[in-house]
Amino acid sequence: MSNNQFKKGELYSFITGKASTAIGRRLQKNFKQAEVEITIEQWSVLYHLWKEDGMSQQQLCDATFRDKPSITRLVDNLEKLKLVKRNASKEDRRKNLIVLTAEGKQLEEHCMEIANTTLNEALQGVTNGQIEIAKEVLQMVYDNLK
Amino acid sequence: MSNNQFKKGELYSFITGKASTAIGRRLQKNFKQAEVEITIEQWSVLYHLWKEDGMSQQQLCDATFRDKPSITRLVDNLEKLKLVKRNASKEDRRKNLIVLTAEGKQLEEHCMEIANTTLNEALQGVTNGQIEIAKEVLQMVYDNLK
DNA sequence: TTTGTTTAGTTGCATAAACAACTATATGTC
DNA sequence: GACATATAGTTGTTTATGCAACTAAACAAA
Repeated sequence: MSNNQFKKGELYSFITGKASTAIGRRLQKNFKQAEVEITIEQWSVLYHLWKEDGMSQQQLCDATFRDKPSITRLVDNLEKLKLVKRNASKEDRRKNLIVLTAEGKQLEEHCMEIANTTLNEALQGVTNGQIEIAKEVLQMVYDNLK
Repeated sequence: MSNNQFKKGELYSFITGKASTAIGRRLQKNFKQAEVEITIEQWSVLYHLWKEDGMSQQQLCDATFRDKPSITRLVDNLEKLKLVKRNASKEDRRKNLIVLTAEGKQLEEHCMEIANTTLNEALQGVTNGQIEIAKEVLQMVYDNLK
């Protein structure tokens, strides 16, 4: 099965994901402009903790599509910034439960606003129908490779 | 203008580009399996040199959406692997022209095969029409943020 | 020719990713 | 209980990114 719908050059940008790279950079820039001093990778961890506080590191791995060492170090850095704390689980002493500090909780509203703004900037002129299809395609790609 | 078409969680994966991350990882895995010992970032530079040999580093920056330090170091590593060589330009002594070695040229066919295979794996079950729209959306996102 | 500005590339630093090797705890089986 | 195995997390190494500061060459204006 040949993908003749992919001309040279298009293959490249589809594989390297220039659009999502651009969104990530813009989000980082918008954080900086708003004097929110976190990286987009740190944001991606906080994002899931805001939805469900006290996740284990393994759960954060699954949620953020990262491996364990990556999460170990992201949590290290978030701890240094005093945005989260590692709490040893009482049921299972292997587990660290990652909980937000007051400071970490406080960031949520502002950050989510910036993320939504960024997405609106990215999607200007794109119709809801197009977005629906793009989301479907990206989900199928992800499922195909899982 | 609010993007109510993005529910929580979808926003996250759109911004973080989990699909393109997955494609990149699969490409890397497929390179490794085929005993092609390069990173996908190195591949992304070679890809453009295969299309046009002798590009300057600045041209590679534009083609790959990377900044100058990134290209400096990618070219450093490609030189170590003896896949490319820096040639000082005679017209403009500030410029390095990056040229493929015999070994670098030789990789093209095999690598492009692997890249195409990877893309076919990723796009299984996705129709040409859907791909067209997804490409359009990603291009619009990129243009909006450029 | 001198001076200022732009362009091309490099270096230093902090953060992050992928992989392998490791420790410690939990669990399943005999 | 003893042993093997699976799970949770950490550490070391290499590669890569983004930003700021830098050098060197080219160009433009006076």
